[in-house]
Amino acid sequence: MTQTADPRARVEERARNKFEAKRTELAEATLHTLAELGYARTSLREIAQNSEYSHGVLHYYFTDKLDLITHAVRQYEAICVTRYDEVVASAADAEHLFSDFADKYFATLVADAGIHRLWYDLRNQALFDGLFRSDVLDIEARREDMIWRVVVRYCDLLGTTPTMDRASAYILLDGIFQRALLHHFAGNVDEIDAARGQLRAAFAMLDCAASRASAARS
Amino acid sequence: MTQTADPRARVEERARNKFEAKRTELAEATLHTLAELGYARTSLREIAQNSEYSHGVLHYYFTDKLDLITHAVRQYEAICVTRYDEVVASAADAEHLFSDFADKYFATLVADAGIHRLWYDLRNQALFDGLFRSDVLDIEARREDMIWRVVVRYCDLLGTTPTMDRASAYILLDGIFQRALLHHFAGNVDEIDAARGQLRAAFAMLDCAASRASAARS
DNA sequence: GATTTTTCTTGACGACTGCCCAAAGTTTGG
DNA sequence: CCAAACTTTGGGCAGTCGTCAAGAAAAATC
Repeated sequence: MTQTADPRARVEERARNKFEAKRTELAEATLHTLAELGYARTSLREIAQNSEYSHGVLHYYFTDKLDLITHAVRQYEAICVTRYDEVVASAADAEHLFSDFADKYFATLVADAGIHRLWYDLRNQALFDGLFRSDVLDIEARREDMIWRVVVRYCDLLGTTPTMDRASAYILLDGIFQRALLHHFAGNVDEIDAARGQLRAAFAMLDCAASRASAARS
Repeated sequence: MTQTADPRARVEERARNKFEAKRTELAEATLHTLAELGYARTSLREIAQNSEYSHGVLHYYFTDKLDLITHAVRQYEAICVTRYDEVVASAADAEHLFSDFADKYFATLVADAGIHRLWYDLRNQALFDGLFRSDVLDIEARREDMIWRVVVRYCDLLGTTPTMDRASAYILLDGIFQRALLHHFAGNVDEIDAARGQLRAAFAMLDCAASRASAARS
């Protein structure tokens, strides 16, 4: 199937794959560095130190610092926009969906705190740069989709439909996350507990009209 | 009243006032530069170029770059946490409060776009630095208060009480603003229109339980 | 196993950074 | 009007930055 008759072409493709593999490896180190230091303080030499190569190699695989970081950002996209898909797929009822979602939500808040602050940092850079802007808007839309899948499934299991629009739902759930992340780095554990309550309240608000209707019925 | 008998003390105070005045002047230039370039690309020489002095003067009035930026951030606080107070004070009924609020909201989105992205940039730096963290958390709390005054007054004029907690209300309204700001810089005018709808929906959600109750009553 | 090609290291470059300081300019007090 | 104090300038310092290129090392090819 994937086999090519021309051996020249096979060699070329293998070389290209190897090249691509090295690029992703270096992009991985870039993400690691960005998550640690933030965009403002991330230098190529620092990135190289987080890999097993010297700083010169970065210009062998990438034309630019911008090229490198753009590649890293695109790579980040893959891991960040499917985080809750399994939770959505395996939830039996609304209450379990919520609790599974909340568990994952606060687990990744702590476990992947570095990469999350990187995302918010990059999204913020888009306010100034215009370089990543289209990438950021694209990722933002995919994140919104991801959250929307959770919301729709949640309301589905409740037998209702969401009254909040996609954007507002994402803004609220992501905003709670962003604030909790700040308090996480500030060492404010009680504020993270507060975020649990906010998340619970947010889910109660998703089908606000439905509870209104059921209240009217009773 | 404010007059002092000792002329020595008067001279000293006048000198101190002059010194303070120059500090705020330079902090003003700093804010301007930060709003233009973002935290990552703001240098002391660039700040000085936005003032009418040379770069050396900055070290005469401030011990550090950190000292300067901290002072600028604190100065920003004053203008950012009272923006809607007049709207709250002068609103006759809930509908006017909302429309006045929305007008100011979208007006400052465009007019003060630079300073707003600066705020988000600084808040984000707090995820990495720890230097501004306490300042950022303080300003964030004051902004939450500002929004909460609007929310409470709005519900007050409706004869209800808010069901959303302070934090969630701020997160939602500020999140809508932040996203609209991004789309503003991206030149996406239709998305800003969408934000108007989101803001309207958010206000409808503030006293969700109240409308639930009124629905039950009918 | 030799040669060509690919991969990686190392050091240099010009530009920029925060910070410091001597000297010049300006204002103030006597 | 002079001297002292305050203010401002602009260049220098040590360091870091992105970028580049020459050459060593490794791998692939024949």
